[in-house]
Amino acid sequence: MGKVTQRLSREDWILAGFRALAAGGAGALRVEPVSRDLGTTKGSFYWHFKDPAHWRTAMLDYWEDAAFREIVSELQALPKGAARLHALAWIASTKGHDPSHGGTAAEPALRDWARYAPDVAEAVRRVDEGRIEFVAQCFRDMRTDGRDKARSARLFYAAYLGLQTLHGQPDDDAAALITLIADLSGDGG
Amino acid sequence: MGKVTQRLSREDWILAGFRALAAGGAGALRVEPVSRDLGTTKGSFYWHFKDPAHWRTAMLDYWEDAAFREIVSELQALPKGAARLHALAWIASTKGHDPSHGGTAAEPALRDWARYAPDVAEAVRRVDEGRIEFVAQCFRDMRTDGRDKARSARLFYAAYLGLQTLHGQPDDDAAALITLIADLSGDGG
DNA sequence: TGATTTACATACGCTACCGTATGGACCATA
DNA sequence: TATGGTCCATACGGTAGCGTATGTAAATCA
Repeated sequence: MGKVTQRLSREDWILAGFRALAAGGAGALRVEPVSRDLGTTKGSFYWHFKDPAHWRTAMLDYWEDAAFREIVSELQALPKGAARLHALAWIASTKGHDPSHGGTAAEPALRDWARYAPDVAEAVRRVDEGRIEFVAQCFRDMRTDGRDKARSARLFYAAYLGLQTLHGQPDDDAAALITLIADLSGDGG
Repeated sequence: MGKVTQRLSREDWILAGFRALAAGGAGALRVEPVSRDLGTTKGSFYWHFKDPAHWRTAMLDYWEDAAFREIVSELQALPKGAARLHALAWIASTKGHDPSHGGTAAEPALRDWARYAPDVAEAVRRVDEGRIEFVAQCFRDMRTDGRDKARSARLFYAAYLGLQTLHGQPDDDAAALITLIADLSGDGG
């Protein structure tokens, strides 16, 4: 899996950071343990980064760029409206359980990290805002009337986040979200 | 506020633990820093607890007992069904922002802690299960038909958790949850 | 092939925290 | 007023991680 070369890139360190974050939380973002995990020493770390703070900032930039694009870009190939929301429901319910990519698997840990680090909180807030706006656009594209689309989007996204932390059966969660889409898009006052 | 006596109780240490948990996450559950926070030394700690592990176990027991009772006991004074759910929506949307009691404010941090500690995960799972069952009972008491009550309860609780992590305006969140109650309790398939 | 540059290894002093050992202040009871 | 128990302070050795300084192999270029 991955590299054969012994030399590490800056991105290798960032991805290793996400693995540590997912495995042990924000407290696991330490130089020497991650060095050992990468089979190297902190000499490598301090070559690529000035200090742990710059490392975390790089991780944050990386995540903020990926967290939004990664999900939304897949959906923009689909027709507007309900189809995208249905696809999102499936992605949401499966990706939370997928440990393949660091950034996605580490998202819950990153949310917790945000509680103690203001800059992390800002990044998370921007990503959430972007995603909610995307969902709101989906609801608007469905052209049903009588319900506040912004609030529906927010509620749908909250349910997505909540099901993610409950981490139950992916199929059940997706089905529940799809039911919710129907409820929220129906005109009801 | 609180004690005047210099002598600390076991519970004082547990509550201080929740404050540290809320302020700095699971990584902040260290003996000496919390000692300084309490204005004492670790000599006190090692008198009340054998080691940090026993401390954390005590915190966990304390939380598991309080996290369920604290919320549910308030609601059981109300009439069954929708009234309890409406009250829960308000409690949910306000208590997440209330830093008064350690246990409640530390819940997000405790959820993150659960991701790395299996025993914590078990306690959180039991609490969630109990709360969801309580919500399901509320839905059943409403005696509307045509919707899987267990799934509705789970979805409602997920939305509650999600809105908690989004931490927006309490009034808006409560209103959204109440709308959701109406949707989920209506017969629709 | 020699001279830089790149990317890392190693060694060092420093600090924070752990866990234990031990002493002592305070309070009760007799 | 001594005597035992309760609760805490302090001192100690040990470990883990930080950040810097410096050595060094491998790649790159002249």
